[in-house]
Amino acid sequence: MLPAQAQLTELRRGVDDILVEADLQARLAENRPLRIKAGFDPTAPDLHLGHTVLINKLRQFQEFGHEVIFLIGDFTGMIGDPSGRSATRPPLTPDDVQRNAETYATQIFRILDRERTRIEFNSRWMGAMSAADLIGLAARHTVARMLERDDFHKRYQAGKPIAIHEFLYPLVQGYDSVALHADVELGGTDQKFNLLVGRQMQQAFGQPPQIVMTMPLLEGLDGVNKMSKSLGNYIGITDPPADMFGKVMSVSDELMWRYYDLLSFEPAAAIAGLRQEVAAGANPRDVKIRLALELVARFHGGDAAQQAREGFLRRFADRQLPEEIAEITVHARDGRLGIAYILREAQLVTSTTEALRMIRQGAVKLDGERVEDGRCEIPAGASHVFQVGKRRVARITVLG
RNA sequence: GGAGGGGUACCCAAGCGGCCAACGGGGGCAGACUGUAAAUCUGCUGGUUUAUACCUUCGAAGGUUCGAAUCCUUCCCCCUCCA
Repeated sequence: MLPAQAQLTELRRGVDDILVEADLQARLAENRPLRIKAGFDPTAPDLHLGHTVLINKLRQFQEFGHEVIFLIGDFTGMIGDPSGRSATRPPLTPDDVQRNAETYATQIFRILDRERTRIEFNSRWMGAMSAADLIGLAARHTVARMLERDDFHKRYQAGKPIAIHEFLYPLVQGYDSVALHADVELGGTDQKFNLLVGRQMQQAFGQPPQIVMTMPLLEGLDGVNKMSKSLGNYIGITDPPADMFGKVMSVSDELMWRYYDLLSFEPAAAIAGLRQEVAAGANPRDVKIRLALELVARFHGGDAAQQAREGFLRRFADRQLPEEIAEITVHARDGRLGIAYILREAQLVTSTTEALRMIRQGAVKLDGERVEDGRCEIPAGASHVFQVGKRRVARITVLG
């Protein structure tokens, strides 16, 4: 294994915080494979680039010979939702959890080394815990300390509800570290509190406390909120190449640099060079294309990345139609069909009202010609390319 | 258990008998512009084939009224303080 100091230098890159760094160095110096824990919510099996910030770091640990424990929080998932924000989310069934876990596995092994990864479920030990055991766990923490957690504190101050079971999640997560004898736990910066509870729990159970490593949260496409599926501002790692490319391109020029810092594998010096070029007048679009290429290639290969690039330029820089256009058929009434109906049937809009609105706004094109008249009708048998805005396109055939 | 405050469209938030399909902001969509699905500006943002119209919507169900998001009753949910 590499000397502890050399490992530490690399591991520090891109990290938000290490608690406690001296402990990590000492642990690395033991010169044995460490158990690196990272927990995942079983409800969201579609990983996005925000998750990969952390997964990339896990991979780095593996490259140094350590073991990654990919922990799926199925026990907590089966109880219900921890965030309080979407309290109505239905609890997952064991079947759901199993299916999600498999989806996770296929996704994370695009990045992680299968040989050095262990997938665990916390129901294995939590499911066996008695009510008395759970209360025993709860006795190791106080309400005041729970309220130190930022989101609890804010919600409490703001008069927003906090359900009691939400207090149990940090405890359960902390106990997971005990059950797994974790040496290091990774999480987002928003997880810092929970990760620290893990240290405390381990000490309460006579184990040396894990080292906590927090990774920055990646902002979503809006540049404001963190990337999350529920906000719809994410780039999924299974997104098709064209989508992934386009989404990267839709990021603001400013946010692009954040993505470079957290997602690119390019050396820090190279990124600094790009910044200088843009400051000197280079087109940020080209720098963004470079990032989009790197990321699409990572998940889909270099050829797909090049194709996505060409498709994007043709479509948005040259304003051409995409290479592949969805083929849709709709049925005429009385030998014809009004355009608003056609657009709705083809699901280019959600209602005829929206269709009329789009036409009024000049967003609808028929074979490249702007449609002015909302009443225009297409005879049965005809086939045309319809566009709504720049991104919705379909070749629609009207059947008799 | 007691007292008070509150539940409005995707989110936040006004409205408190008719001028309300409901101010404003965010988000989203569209148009213009452009070096990009960047930035900026403008418009739109329940539904019904385009409608000074009709239908559905302001926690739920009833009621008062010519007329209710707005008043009354009951119920459900949330918050605060006291115990």
